[in-house]
Amino acid sequence: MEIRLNLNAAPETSDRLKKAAAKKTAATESLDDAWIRILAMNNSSPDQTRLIEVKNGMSAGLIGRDPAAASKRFSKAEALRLYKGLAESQREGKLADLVKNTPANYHLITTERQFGELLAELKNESIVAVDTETTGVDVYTDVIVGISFSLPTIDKHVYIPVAHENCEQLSREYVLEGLRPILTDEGIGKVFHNAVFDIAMFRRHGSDLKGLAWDTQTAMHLLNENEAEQREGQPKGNYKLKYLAPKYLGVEGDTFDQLFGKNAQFKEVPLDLALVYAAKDTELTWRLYQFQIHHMRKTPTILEYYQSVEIPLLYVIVDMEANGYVLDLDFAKEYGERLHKRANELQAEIIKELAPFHEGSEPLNLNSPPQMRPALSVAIGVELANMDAKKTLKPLEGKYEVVAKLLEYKKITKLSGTYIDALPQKQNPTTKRWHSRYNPMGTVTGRFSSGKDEDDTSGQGFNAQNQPGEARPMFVAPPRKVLVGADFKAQEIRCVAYLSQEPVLIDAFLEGRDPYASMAATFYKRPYEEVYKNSDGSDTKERKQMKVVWLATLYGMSDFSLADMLGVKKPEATQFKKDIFGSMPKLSAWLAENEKFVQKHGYVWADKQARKRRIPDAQLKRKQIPYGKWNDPKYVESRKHNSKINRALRQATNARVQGSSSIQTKVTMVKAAEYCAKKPGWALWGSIHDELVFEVPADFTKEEANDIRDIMVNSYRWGDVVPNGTDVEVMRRWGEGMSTEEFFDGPSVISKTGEYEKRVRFVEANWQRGTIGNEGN
DNA sequence: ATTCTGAGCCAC
DNA sequence: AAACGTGGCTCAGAAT
Repeated sequence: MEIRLNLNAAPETSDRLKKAAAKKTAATESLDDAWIRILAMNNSSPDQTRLIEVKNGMSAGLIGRDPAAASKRFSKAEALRLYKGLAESQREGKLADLVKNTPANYHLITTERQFGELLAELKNESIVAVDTETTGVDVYTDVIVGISFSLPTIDKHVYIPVAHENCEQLSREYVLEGLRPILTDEGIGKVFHNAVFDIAMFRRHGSDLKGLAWDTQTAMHLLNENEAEQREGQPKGNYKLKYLAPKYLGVEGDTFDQLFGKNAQFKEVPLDLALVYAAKDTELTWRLYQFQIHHMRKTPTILEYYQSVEIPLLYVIVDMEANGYVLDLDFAKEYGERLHKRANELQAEIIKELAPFHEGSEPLNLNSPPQMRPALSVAIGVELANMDAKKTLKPLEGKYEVVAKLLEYKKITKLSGTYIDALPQKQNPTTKRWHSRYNPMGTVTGRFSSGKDEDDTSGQGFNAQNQPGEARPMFVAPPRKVLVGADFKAQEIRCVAYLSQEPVLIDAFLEGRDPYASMAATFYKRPYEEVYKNSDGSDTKERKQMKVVWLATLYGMSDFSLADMLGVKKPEATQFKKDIFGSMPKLSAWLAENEKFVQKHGYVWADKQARKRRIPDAQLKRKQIPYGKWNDPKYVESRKHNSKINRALRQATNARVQGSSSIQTKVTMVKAAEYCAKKPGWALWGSIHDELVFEVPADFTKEEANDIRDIMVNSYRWGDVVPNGTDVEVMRRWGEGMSTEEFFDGPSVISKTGEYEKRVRFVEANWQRGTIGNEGN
């Protein structure tokens, strides 16, 4: 109390007094008083947790102060230093406990006799849980260090170390050779948690795994696509076994990092400890499988879909990822240099113009919106709300040259930073190819996501599904091969036509009219042919716009935003929507029905009830906001609450369409992969939502091109009425294609020396060309 | 020095 | 009054 009062005294007096007080405290303050003082400080919440743990550890006698420091006042810093030691001793205690309490049915397999017994037992099982321990997550470079199995009929859980350090064990070659008949036996089902990883690891060592029966990770996504967001305060991606086990099995789980430290290698873990950890993994996987199949059986449509589509799809993903991509590094280098040169020019010009308006000691950073917004606002005399290129800057580019330059700069730096410069760095050292990751349950609706592996630190992963048109030409077919791209023409609208049974849409598809062009003709009051395609065969501006408008409308866009997008006033947009949707009453009724359903049930179905999308927010009760009070801060929470409901209602229709379309794509991928497996040199190359890309020998035939077309339009049909459509094109570089007709019959291809030879030479010429401009789209 | 978050922007 | 669904990556700036 005295000290506080004195703080208001003159500075030098205050300082002296503080020092004196501190000295006094150091001499007299008890540890309890020190803790009261420290815990009352303004600590961050993780610090506070740690401090309390240290306090408890000290009173329990687990840890004590360093004698050398005992004469000094006990500080927060010292307490936090003690935490490190405490955590370490706790971890060691935990590990010792784990080993001491190893269940009697956990067995380490390190001798030929034990292994022989295990093989005999495995042959008697109809389904087992399997897991691999490895040196890392690069399935093309890392290696297996151990394998665990759970054998349910005899309740036995084993770990077979094959490459641990400093211990007696069987060799990897010996073990994998012995396991081969088991691993490749279709009749012995295998359950994994994240099967794609383990299958790829087995393949890396020459074992082609068969009999995949269940993947507890993908199944969990199907049972609850909201799992991640339901764990409050936890990061996204909580489909790890260690998170699921406590929630659904009531079993404590420790993550690898927690037990062994962040950069630990499993091969360094002593075998007694490795056994408890690894065997527990398969035991938990097995128990989670039983829990999941029990629940999924209650909805047979989902179970049937999971087993017939999602399970076989996992093999397809392993193959597709392993096939990988070839990049034209010379092209990337040259293109990258061009972009850099231009970016530097623009940067110099923009800085010269804006620097006088930049306040701050650091040089102006063009990539920093907080720096750029004020500087640019002053420079052009327009107060900018943000630096959004599309909404804010684009409308100003005609009036202010500096804005146009900035837009070009942003586009170029994004392109080179994210794609043209970045991708060449991601070559796999082992395969020399580029491998993306595809997550078949990466989205809540069922679409694939793509990117890096969750645990990957190598930086080799990349999103294969958002490559811009300018970056795609970097991706090339391997020598003597071509890429064949096949898309689902208007996939989502056909899906809507089927789900809603709207005759106007169905008729348009039956008569082969393009729905976007039809809408464009209506809106712009121009002939259908004129708005369908440009004379060079490219999409017209009008049709592209209608495509955006249609999709946006499907996603629940307001009339206000629609007007904005069309560049018209709101009443016009309202009328337009009325014209379009008013002429399709069945579609309108279907949209309304989706909203009603989700409000009643809290979820919606994808096609054939194969998948649910749970949207519980739709069941919230709307809060009343009195007329004219919208901006009243008192109603902020009510506004947020109601917009959650609005969002849920928009999601209902979208989830049905996106979910059903993703099922069509996945089923088609499985069929396509079956076809590729029969054709030497064929592979599935990529999947981008409504498009499949194949890698095929350049001498593939017209008949085979027709087979691809057939796979696309007949693998998954929207009922008996709505036809599917596809465009198939042949490419040397991704994004630079020609139709199959042109490829097989076009004048530049036909030759006196024979069709095949000429065609190969044609693609070789294209390969050499390297002139791909493809600026903008 | 590393990790997290938001803005922004790429894809369908 | 607000106002478009599903993703992933990069950068800047802040937090730890």
